[in-house]
Amino acid sequence: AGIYTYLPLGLRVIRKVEQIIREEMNRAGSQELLMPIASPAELWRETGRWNFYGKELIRFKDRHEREFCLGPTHEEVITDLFRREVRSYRQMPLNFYQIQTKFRDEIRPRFGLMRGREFIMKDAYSFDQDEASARLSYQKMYDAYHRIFTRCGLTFRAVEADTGLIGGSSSHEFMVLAETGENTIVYSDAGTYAANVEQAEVLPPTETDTEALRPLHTVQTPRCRTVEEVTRFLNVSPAHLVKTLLYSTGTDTVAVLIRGDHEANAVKIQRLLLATNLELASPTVVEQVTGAPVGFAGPVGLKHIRIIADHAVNALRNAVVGGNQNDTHYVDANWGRDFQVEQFADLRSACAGDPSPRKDGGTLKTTKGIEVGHVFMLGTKYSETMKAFFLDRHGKECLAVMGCYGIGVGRTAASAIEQNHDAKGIIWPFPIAPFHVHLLPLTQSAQTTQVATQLYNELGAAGLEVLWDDRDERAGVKFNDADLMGAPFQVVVGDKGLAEGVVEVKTRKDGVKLKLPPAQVAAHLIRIRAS
RNA sequence: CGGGGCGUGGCGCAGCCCGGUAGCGUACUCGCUUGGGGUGCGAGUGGUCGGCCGUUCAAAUCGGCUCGCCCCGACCA
Repeated sequence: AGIYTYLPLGLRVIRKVEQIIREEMNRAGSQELLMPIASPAELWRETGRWNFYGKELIRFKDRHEREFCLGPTHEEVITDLFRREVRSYRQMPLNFYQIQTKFRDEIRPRFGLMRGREFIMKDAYSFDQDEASARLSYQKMYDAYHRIFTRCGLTFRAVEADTGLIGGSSSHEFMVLAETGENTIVYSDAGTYAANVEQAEVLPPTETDTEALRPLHTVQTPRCRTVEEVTRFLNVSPAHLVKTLLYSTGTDTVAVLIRGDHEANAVKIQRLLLATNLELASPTVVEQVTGAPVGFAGPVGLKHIRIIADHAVNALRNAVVGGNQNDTHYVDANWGRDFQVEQFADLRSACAGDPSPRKDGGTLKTTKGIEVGHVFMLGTKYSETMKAFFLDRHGKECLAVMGCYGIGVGRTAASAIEQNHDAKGIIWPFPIAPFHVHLLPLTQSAQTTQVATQLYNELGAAGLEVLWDDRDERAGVKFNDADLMGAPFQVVVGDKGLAEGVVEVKTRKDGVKLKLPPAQVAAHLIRIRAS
């Protein structure tokens, strides 16, 4: 699963995406190089990622039992290169990129090229003297990415994102907007703010409940485990329930309180706890900690465990919480009185309807996206652990300030199909189409063969890539296959048309057909291409 | 890893429950036919039923083990 052979047409598309990336990276001042795929463990141990990267890192040993991995990304390798080769600020800023097969042993590969275990990636790395210069390098890449995805014919959006396993201070993801996307994006309907939902900041509520506190009491809630079951049974709104989620960090168990209608955000929780690992506690642990089966955990009387809560819980009065006893909940629970909270923080995911965190007066909306590119401000995370120094103009040793920038090449191609297709097949954007023109002689007659040959040569000479369907198939078969493969133009050469001295030029996107004398086809297509 | 499903000509599937030596569609080959949106008719080629072990006179079918693939989940208590 997640390992594929690229067939001829698909490979042509991949190569075109790569070429666009090369042109724009070169234009932005980045230089192409090629690093090894096999990478020695010692480099990864220096940064700690030999352990931190976990099972996604494919590891192996050579005949001498030395450990290696197949590169999932190349910060370690490029930083090693930098520290060996670069001594002076006069050699900076530097930016290198490569286009190479990457290996990540994904927990679940899916959707073909969208999430493979082996995939082609463009990765780039910048080295600057200081933060200000690094921000310029970052901006150059950000702008280059806009040009790349625009040229690939994609509708996309750059959003603020989490830095995950790569790390660093800030990052943007380039998201192709598509319903089938695995990521949820939130954006302000008033300003320019947009972010991945796992990153999007949520403002604390501005108003607090003013209800008078009622006395705490318990209620029986037989077989009501989920928020939906409990709130329906008690006839209260999910916004009046506080769910208690128990997380294991590997060393510790922590209770996280989230309002019933909100979603906990593991990335934010992990960040707050400074944990390297975070997963929901197993049912066994839940029973040990709460004394009740899963579904009845609550903060009241919960001992020997850290309790943190989302801001929204702070504003609640008289809430419903789990009873730490089978089939039991508390109603009218209040923090400070009935249970203590160590810290209130932003721990939930943003959702549609939340106010924009930029205070631009807007409200957040959500949409789905496919992550095709990601740019990171790394700061000195790697130069520090790997001692990548240079001498500045005062002769002082300084750490390089880094950035890194990735594009999923196959995923970009797949996204283009996602956004450009109809019931009959693919409609390739011209710049990445495997062929520009699909040439369809409808018969094997001497006349059509002669005109097709002439067109094939002329169009080729005009710089157009032509796929000639020379099969002895019926017209319908050729038409359907041409629509499926999705070249932007089809040129149909048939005996009927030739009797009138014309061939037919069809635009795949809108289905418009135009009759032209063969001699005018090349000029016509060149004109359309220019526009 | 948890849950579910599936491995049968190249591809898509039926047969399995109820054991008797493999079938349909498509693709492919040949002949005729047709010839501007997946022609029609006819004749053919091709499968040790994922693998191993077992039960049985007899296994695609029953039992055990194993390998692989697909889907959902792994973050809502």
